[in-house]
Amino acid sequence: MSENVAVQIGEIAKLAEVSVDTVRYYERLKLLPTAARMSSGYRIFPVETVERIKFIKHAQDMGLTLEEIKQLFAPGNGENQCRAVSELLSEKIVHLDSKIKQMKSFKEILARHLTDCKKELKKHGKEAECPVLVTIDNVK
Amino acid sequence: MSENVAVQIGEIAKLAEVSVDTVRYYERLKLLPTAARMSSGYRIFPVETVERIKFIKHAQDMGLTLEEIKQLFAPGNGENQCRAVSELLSEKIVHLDSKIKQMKSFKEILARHLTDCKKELKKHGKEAECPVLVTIDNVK
DNA sequence: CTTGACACTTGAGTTAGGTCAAGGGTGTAA
DNA sequence: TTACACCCTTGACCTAACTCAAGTGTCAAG
Repeated sequence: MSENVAVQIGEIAKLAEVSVDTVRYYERLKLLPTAARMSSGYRIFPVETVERIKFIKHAQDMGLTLEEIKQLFAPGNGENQCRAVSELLSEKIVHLDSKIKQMKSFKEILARHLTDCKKELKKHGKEAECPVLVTIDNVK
Repeated sequence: MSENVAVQIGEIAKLAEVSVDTVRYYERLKLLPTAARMSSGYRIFPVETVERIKFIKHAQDMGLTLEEIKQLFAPGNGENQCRAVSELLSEKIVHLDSKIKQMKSFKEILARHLTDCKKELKKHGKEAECPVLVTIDNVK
């Protein structure tokens, strides 16, 4: 049914925008299924590997470690996988959610500092003693 | 005016919930102003240092590196600090904002997987072939 | 005046997540 | 048949952010 396209490591790396070293590294860590080999010993990957790597990179950007990402792929091996995946996902979602909230409030803090800063700038021009430094940096 | 309370490193560490090693490390990296010393050579810090360390930890949780955090404290030393701080802050805010958006959409992705997963679970019970693994992990 | 908790320094070790180098095969095109 | 780009492995190296170990000094309590 599917095209079943297979590709060498260099191509995979290029498409996924990572280095070949990284691909091999991920394979070692079992983040990718062990690649098949040609008679020469060259690895061959299904093209879908590209999507997988992109997913990994994306998840990593979201603050997940490779170890956590690995668990998303290979939970409670054996029976009952679906339940294990569900649990992991719920957990991650909750975690992401609280992270998002934290980021918002931190953004507010920075934004408040920014306003103070601009106000001072308007009042005193470039020689202004920055009020942000006075607040954050009140440790003489 | 202020109480001007000074504290040893162990106390600072306890209050800020980090190790003494971490405090010394931060001092070395200039994330904290160089501590004063008692005649014995022991460091003494103003109590406000605790807040500073907590700010650092918070910022770090938000994905800033120590190097970036340091810049927040000590931008363009000399003239025109206020302007430099403003710029840095705006930049960080924009960055945080896009990160927040990314996290939201990633959360959606995970949530969608979760729904699929639960649906399958309802249909086929524990022996279900997890559809998430089939999607994410479509790399046979 | 000794014991125990705490402090100091220097320098090495650790973990995560890669990245690079050496030394060597493979495959295709001129 | 040689040139060149690509692949292989092993193992060392790198950065960030700590963390630990060794050897030594300080100080308050008993």
